[in-house]
Amino acid sequence: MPAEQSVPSARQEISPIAEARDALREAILRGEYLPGERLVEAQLSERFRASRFTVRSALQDLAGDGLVEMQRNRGAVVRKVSLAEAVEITEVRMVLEGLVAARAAVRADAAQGVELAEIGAQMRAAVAAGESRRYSDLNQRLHALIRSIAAHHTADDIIGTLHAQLVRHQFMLSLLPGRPETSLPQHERVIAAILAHDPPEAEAAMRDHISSVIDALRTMDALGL
Amino acid sequence: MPAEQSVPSARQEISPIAEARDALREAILRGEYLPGERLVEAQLSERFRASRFTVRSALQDLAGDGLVEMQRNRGAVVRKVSLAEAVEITEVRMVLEGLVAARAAVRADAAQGVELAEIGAQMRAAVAAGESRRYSDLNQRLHALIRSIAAHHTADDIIGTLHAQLVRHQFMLSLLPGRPETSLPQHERVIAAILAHDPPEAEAAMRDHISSVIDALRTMDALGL
DNA sequence: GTTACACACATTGTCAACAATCCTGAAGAC
DNA sequence: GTCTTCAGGATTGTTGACAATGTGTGTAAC
Repeated sequence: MPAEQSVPSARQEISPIAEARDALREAILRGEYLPGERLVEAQLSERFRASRFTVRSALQDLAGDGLVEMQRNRGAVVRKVSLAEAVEITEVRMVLEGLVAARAAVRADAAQGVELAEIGAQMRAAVAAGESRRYSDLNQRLHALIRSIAAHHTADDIIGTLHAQLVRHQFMLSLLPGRPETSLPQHERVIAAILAHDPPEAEAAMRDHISSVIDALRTMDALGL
Repeated sequence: MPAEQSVPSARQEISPIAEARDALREAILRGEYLPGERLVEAQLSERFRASRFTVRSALQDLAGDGLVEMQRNRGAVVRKVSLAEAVEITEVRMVLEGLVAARAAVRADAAQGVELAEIGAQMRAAVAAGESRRYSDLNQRLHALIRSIAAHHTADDIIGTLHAQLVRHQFMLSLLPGRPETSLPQHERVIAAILAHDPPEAEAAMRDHISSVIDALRTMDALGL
């Protein structure tokens, strides 16, 4: 009798639409589609070997994340983020990461403290060696670690969504000369505050840090990048 | 040649899916569907006179807003928000509304100042008269006015989304005895800071206020509501 | 009486075709 | 030469049907 031979080796429960959504998001984030570029459903359908229905659902999801814009009867385009919007987004990130840093200062245990200190040391080394790419990676790891320590699911989600909207700006920022030298002491102050279990200081330090990111964004725009 | 963009502001036809989404959101917010309740696509399709595809898209949107949860092959249910989640959400609202209040303190003009003062006076009158329902309405109007003064689109959007996830809690909160008396001076402090164009004080006052909302949430939960 | 299995029903997931809409470019009038 | 008008093509919006999956129920074995 037919029992259960219909289950192939791979028991993947990921839906095609989630797959297409992630693939498309990656493509946008990696810069294959530039801001303002039209995303034609038929083309994407071909590109990702998915039906147009699937592509459409994926686009709707990404529109919810603010990565693309959908206009009725006019299709989807990669969202263009103006300087003003980038500043707004970073302002929101500033207060959210401040909240998260404060909470990390409350929750951090010994092992996590060691990890934080290690990243701090590596950052200092990277700046000394002038390895800006490596510093940029460490920067991401530091912020991610702090969020994971804080375990604030709601804030974490929103920060992630906002971050995705700014990948392009963020990437260019890391190329701005002198950026690592500016932010290193700020990062060290955040780490010190968390290690000292001082929530208000951790929040203030993090806000200071991201506030300087906003300055850098404005600088970058003034330079015409 | 001027780089003007043609923006046909008023001629935007609403799509069926947006219509269905808003109708369904209203229904959930009004309590017609309770947390944990299943949202069967065919039923909703009948209820809102929309195709199943339309209903499905609307559900996806609402899932993005955190109002419903969709499980693969198991359909959608109204999302149940635990106390811990409600606290997290309100914490995020706290820092965001703090940001918005600070910005309102920078931007408020004379006319808006008058409007703020008026709402403050009406709040005081409502508390004196024991009209808690009226106070609750004024509360919403005050926060909305502050956000409109700040004109911080990014923060405004997120606050709106978060607020929708907590309507049920928010509603019960307003019934908590003694709540208006507690929050009235907090509201007055926020208003005064904005009128004085004092951003740090406005942010601190707003955070204080919402922090007390978190306390009230915990109280409510302890009382078994 | 309890457990395990298989079948039927209910519900969601996906697809391809059709209808509605918008943009492009050329032709004609002034 | 410039503006308006009007097809033609391309793209999106919507619908209904069909396939895949999950859930509940009834029956038989222990």
